[in-house]
Amino acid sequence: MPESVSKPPLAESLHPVETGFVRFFVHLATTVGLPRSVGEIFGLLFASMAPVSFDEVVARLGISKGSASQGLRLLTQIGAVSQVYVRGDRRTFYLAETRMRQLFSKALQESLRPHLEGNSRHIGLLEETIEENAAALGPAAGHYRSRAHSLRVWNEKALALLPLLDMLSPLLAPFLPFNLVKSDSASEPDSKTS
Amino acid sequence: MPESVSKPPLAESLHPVETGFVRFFVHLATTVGLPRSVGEIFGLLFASMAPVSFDEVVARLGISKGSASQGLRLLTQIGAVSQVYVRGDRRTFYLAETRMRQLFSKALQESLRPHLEGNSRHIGLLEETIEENAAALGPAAGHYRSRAHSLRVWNEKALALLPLLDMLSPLLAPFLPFNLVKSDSASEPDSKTS
DNA sequence: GGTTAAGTTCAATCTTTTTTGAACCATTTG
DNA sequence: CAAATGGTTCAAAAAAGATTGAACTTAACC
Repeated sequence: MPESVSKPPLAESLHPVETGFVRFFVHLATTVGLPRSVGEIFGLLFASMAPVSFDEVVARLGISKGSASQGLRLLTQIGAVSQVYVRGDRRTFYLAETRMRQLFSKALQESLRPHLEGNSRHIGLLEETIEENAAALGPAAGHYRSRAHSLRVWNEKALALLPLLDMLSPLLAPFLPFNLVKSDSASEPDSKTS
Repeated sequence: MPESVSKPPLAESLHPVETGFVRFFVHLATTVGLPRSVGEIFGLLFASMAPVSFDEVVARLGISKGSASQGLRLLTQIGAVSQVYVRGDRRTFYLAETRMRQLFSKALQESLRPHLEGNSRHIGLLEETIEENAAALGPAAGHYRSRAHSLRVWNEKALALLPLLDMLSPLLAPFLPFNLVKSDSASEPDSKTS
């Protein structure tokens, strides 16, 4: 077998500088409520000059294939990394998204908005409950209405603010509010490059 | 013993309407990465017309004194509730902060800023590591420098943005980014009312 | 001062989330 | 087609986080 397809050097462990990047993103990930492994992976990709293959992620970070697979999927879903297909190599390579405004903007749309919409339904139910019990509640009904109403107002302001935030995203960058991506809905899971 | 000090009615369980509020805040709390019990407590207080005592929180929600104590402390620290001292009653009462801009603003200052400052130190270390290894790194050094630099830039923009966000807070209201309050630093732990 | 009530602390327990690893599926290669 | 490679899935193990409850502290009351 001619050793034609040059497997990259595949250093078995991390350079101190890489470790530094990984550390940074692990810290960020955990403060943001994401699994540590996701931070590790993103750190490695972010530090890397060239796209990194699945098996390299596993080997360099010393994490299981399972973690790597799930972590890379999550990062891909939220648009933090993209897949790069390299001609002549069967493996998939991954590349960190470094234009953070895109990252941020996508997170905003796909994570925040659904939450806020969820809230809105929630508040609707609450308001119904109040009305159902309004008679029995007597004067308290007014109080409850007003509290529920203020929830609604906040929520709607936040919702209205989303597009604005989106414009500001270049500034708000490198941290994302809360646990992203609970839901799903298929989107195009690919982006190609040679 | 004369039943002089009128313990409030102390309904043992929650009215459906209260349950609705509690549900809402439990949902919010968990999506934001806060313990469920904290959501329950805040929901109860938010729904209540009058300040609520510690033991009432315990009894109405059916949680342990430990949880109630810790939850109320957290909520107090982040400024989401304030303590109310009622003359003639030995117990401490708690009142939900309903002016959300204050809540938000405080969270911003006390939770976000420390994180960002932590990041900044972190990036400093990273940059040092890069310089220490610059020679050995050769041309890669430039690449690492530039990646680290972009981290720094994002972080500084975010930091610079804090005051601005603070002004916008009336809009950004009812959700707080990430796990609040890891650190401490004594602040005035009281606010009084009769 | 002694008793009681209010509230806090913290180790042990319960719950939830992450990670692992082995079994599996899908492609490619010879 | 069989063997090998790349990668995913998912049940079980491990780790992290939340909750409880009992012991403890502090202050009030008589």
